[in-house]
Amino acid sequence: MSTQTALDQETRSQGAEYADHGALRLWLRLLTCTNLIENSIRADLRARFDCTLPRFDLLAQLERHPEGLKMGDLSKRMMVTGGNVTGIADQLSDEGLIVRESHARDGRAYLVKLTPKGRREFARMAQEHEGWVADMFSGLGATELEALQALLGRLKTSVSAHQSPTVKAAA
Amino acid sequence: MSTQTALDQETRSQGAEYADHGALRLWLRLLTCTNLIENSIRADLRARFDCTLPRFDLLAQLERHPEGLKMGDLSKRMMVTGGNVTGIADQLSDEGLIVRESHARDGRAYLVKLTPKGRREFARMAQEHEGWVADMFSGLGATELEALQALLGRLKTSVSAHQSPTVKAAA
DNA sequence: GGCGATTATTTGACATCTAAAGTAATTAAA
DNA sequence: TTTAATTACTTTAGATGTCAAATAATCGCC
Repeated sequence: MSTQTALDQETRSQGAEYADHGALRLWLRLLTCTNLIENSIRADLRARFDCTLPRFDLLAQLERHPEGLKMGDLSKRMMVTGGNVTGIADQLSDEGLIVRESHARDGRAYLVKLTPKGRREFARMAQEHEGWVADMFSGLGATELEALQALLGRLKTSVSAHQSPTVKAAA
Repeated sequence: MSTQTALDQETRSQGAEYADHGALRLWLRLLTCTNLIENSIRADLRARFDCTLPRFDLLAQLERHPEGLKMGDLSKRMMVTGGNVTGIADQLSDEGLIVRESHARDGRAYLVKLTPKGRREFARMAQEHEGWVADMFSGLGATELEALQALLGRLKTSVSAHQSPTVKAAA
């Protein structure tokens, strides 16, 4: 995080014509917030647990689904490509944090699950992680949190509905 | 985008205890929105212009700053490490879209600028890009856009103020 | 002027990510 | 049934990203 400083999208786009439109300005601010939080969590995970964000994310998905998830499920939930999941799962598997069990009904798929060790390891990180997030959001009151949650819900709906033709065609 | 489908963070975390806290749930939703939009733009840029997102982002920064930016400025504004910027700038430079001019007052730094070709290339993409974004946000009204902009502004402030000790120490 | 500390950038090693092609198992339909 | 299409996953190649160390120029201070 050597270059991580306070100058960001907002600061940079004052008086710029290209960014001078509502949706675009909003998108840049959304991106700024996400990047700030993501980079902060990434640094904390590394410093405190020598763990990376995608690894933490994969473990978190499995923690929420003790029944196990297929590789494709992980890919959708983590919103990354399948090939990417393969690589990360390989590592976690080598380290004994997850296992790939053969799927009962489908010979093509696995069921990926946390091992006891994986569950312990994740639990150790999850609590602190939640604290970091709570801290970063602590400048907002309960009302604001709810309002933001609702608006982002509406945004999610809008985005899903208005995927561009190109993207829709690919799906 | 072979695995890009509609299942996301919200859908996935129903009834989960780990995600059952306000700030965390909000963070997951924020991340979902950003990922959806980012992946959509990435796919569109590739399909329409055979361009990647970081390259577009770098060009956009320069477009907003015709006076030129130092490598370190680009790093801060794009919120990625310096080494990363070096690589992307090398490519764009090879393709004649940007130039590195030696800095008048500081022998260590460059001033990176768009070439005429780079400016043309970016302009070609920027207009469509803004359309995609406007489309994705079109489900929200003007009032909602403003409310979201304001709340994200408050969030940005909160995050910047409450950076975790680990991250602060690194800065 | 000289010298240590800082700053700007690059480099190198490696992790993460995409896109596209490849493999293998399932499904469906003739 | 057997054949085509689909689905689940992996592999490959290459772009993007981090982090830490190296290089080189500037700054601050005596």
